[in-house]
Amino acid sequence: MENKEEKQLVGVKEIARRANVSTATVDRVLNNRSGVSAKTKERILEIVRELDYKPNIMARRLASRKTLAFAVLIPGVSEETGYWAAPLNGVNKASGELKDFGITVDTYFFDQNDKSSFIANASQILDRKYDGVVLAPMFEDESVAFIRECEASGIPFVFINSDIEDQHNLCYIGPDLFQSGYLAGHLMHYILRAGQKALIVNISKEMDLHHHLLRKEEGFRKYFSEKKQDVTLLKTDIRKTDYASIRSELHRILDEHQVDVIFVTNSRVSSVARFLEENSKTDILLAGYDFLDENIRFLKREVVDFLICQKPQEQGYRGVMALYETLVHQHSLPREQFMPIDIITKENYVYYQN
Amino acid sequence: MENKEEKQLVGVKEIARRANVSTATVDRVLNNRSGVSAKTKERILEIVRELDYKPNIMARRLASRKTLAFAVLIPGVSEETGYWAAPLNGVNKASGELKDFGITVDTYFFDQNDKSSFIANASQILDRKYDGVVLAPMFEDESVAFIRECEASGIPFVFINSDIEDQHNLCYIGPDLFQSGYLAGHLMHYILRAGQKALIVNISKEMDLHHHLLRKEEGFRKYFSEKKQDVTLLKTDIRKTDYASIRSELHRILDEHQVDVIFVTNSRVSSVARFLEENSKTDILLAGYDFLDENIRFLKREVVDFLICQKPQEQGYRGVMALYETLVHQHSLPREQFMPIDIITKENYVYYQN
DNA sequence: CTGAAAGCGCTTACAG
DNA sequence: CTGAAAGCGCTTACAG
Repeated sequence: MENKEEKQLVGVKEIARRANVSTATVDRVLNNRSGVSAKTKERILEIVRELDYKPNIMARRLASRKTLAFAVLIPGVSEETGYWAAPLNGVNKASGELKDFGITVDTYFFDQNDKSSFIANASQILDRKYDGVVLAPMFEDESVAFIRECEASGIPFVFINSDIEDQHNLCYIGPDLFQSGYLAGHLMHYILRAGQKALIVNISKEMDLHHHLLRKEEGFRKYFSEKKQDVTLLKTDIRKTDYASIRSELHRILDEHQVDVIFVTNSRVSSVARFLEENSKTDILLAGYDFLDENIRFLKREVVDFLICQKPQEQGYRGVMALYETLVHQHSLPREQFMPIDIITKENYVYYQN
Repeated sequence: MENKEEKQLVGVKEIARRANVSTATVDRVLNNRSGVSAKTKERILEIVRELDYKPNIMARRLASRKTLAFAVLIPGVSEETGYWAAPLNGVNKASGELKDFGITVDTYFFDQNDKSSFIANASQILDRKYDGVVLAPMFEDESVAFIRECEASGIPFVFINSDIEDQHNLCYIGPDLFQSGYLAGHLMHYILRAGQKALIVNISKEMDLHHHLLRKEEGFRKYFSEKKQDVTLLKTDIRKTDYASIRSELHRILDEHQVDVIFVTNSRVSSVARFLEENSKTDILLAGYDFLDENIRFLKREVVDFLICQKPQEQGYRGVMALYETLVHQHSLPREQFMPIDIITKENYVYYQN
């Protein structure tokens, strides 16, 4: 009872009463605005501590006419890949939740095959003076140029989906590429016997994106070099993404070698699945990345055995939320937030969230 | 610009102005309280629609001195199993987020091996007239008796972790047991060759809990009956949970049969792992359930190969949130919310969230 | 059935 | 450096 009453009273008013000042002054201290004598400030802070005062966040946002605007810069959904629909979803979800709190989120899309579209969007964002930015820094040089400008303007930014090291980003939210490749190695080793062959397939046009695939390949190789050296690892880099190119390369390599498992280092696994199906080679174990419709289709038909997925939706959601937590609640966040490495199979995909 | 200004104005005041009534009357309609003439009500509703008015949830909760209290009834963390620490975590997380919104959450713990403790806690909850209840309805009869009373008092309730069919629960949030067993079958079949043997191990004392294990076993069996009939499935029910009992039973069965994989249908997999390790049988593929410290320890040492986990923390979190969504936001929720079936390995456990 | 007034806990000009 | 007053958008008694 005592406790309850005490709780009721703890607010700026009570603090003001105890400190013998007005609520305006308490407010100044609480929000650490200037214009309060050191003595008064200390007195108030002391009372705050004593009372273990926690501001009512709702009253705060209600009263404050302040409004924040965030910008999100990510690839658009292309017909080539639906991947970015998921992060966008997450961004929209966060945006919906934050609307009531006076925060707006604008999204800008660039073309993964066109650096200039990244640059154009970035410069628009700079013009509009946002309070925070979430971006997928796929193009390294262009991204660095952009965030230099952000820093100059004091605009905080967070990276999602891919990272650039040693930058002043608030945090990175995305996959640990190496580790996911390593996991794929583990999953596949169960089926491989001595002397059998595994094929690694990297499919991508853009050099910047190709780097990512190589990290996964490294992880995959690492597993076998550590745990199972009696299998042969083959690899192919396919630098064109149309099906005809993929088909001819797979033909070439699979005619030459008897392969038992195939690891595709990105969402392009559906093209490989199509090839295997068309050529009645579905007995080959096939694994790849991402919860996309076309991939799930092949998973259902048991052409694809596993998909690895790293919560793309959550990356978008958390990216926006990271800005919110930092700017509104002054929380500090871990610099690196690696997503879980989820394994999707025919049996669990219906329940996958994200 | 136009738009913005319009947005600014939309509030109870503007609605009241347009409808030529006071804000109190608008409030009555908005919250569907009685005491408004049908005509006035319709007029106001019309304006609300026209303006696409959305109430400011923060102002609402600030002004309303109303406060809700939820009760959560789950097993306590015992030395036998740390499983319930996770749902409790989720409950606490939700509770923290909702505190600002004037919602308190009280948690009651019962003993999984003692039905009377369930009954005692349930009756306390009933006495205290909560606005909503989250419970793990492990003991079917006792749970049904309890929720009958809740219904009589008009208290909504949600089930987590296990379900009782055909009740008037708001929703069920938890695993699909059958499907997780089926998935385990899939994971293990990769390694099994014709003529090899898989052993299913069910370890539990309480009959009510044993049912759950049997559902998982059914799923597991189903996989093999559909996809791989050339392996032999052995099984054992161990109805004592101390290590000595488990050891002697495993000794018996493994001496008799040459087993290649073992599927433990709950978190007791660590006891089996201990046995395998002590008896140098770690070459047997071992899978079980739940992200618990003791299980992870064996996962790291590669004694356990896979753990299946169904986001226990999220079950607690969502259970509480389900009440909040329903009671505060009047959202309606899907009756069944199955958790994802996560596969935990040595490679991805560090990133597992939940 | 309806309204005027006060209040939720905080912030914002404005005045001194 | 400080305070009185008004206000954020809603709800709550109270009076009629």
